[in-house]
Amino acid sequence: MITYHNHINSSREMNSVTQEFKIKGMICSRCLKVLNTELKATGAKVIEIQLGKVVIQYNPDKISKSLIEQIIKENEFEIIWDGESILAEQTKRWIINYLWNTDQQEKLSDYLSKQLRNNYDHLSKIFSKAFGKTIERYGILLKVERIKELIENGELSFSEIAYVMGYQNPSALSRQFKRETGMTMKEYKNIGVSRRIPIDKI
DNA sequence: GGACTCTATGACATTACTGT
DNA sequence: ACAGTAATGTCATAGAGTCC
Repeated sequence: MITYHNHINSSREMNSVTQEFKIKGMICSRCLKVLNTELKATGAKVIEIQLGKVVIQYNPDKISKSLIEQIIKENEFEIIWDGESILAEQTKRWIINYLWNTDQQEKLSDYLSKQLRNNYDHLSKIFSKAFGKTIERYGILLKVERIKELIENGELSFSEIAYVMGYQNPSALSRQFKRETGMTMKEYKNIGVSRRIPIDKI
């Protein structure tokens, strides 16, 4: 997980408040960059920013809380207030982390339980309720988008893509790709037109 | 023709989901 | 928390296409 820590100059900061916001929709380093820049532009100090969370310090006489909320909304993020939504959002980010940054030797369910210190049954139920799809489905949709990216890059053979994506053999990849997209990997490559879905829209 | 890659499919195993 | 069910993964195998 990526975290930016900005330099904090706490002296001379009279009449300021520090507030933490839990934010829905932050899934990549670009999200961090955009929000960091936009919030700083208001004059607020971004004390800490990481996927799903931002801590800012601001002078309420100069900057209203509603302006901060507006900046977050304008950038297509959403502030989340209840505990279950926060946990569901955290689950989403750990799924992405699992798929992108681990060798996937550990089972996803075990990985999520460990990282989020919750049993998988609970996480599964909260996730389905929050997003209308299961953890498993979400993981597969992410995987398929990643596979599309690798196909478009054209640097790896389909067998190599299967290996990179953690499949034991190419047939599993082939079967799943067709099931999800309705076309074979070869057909997808041949159409030559990107049909990828941004992962924040999945 | 042989080697290799890719796709497809059936049988079975494993994992995840859901209702209680 | 658990059990039954659904979904997904693995393995083995076969056939088509391509390249040398």
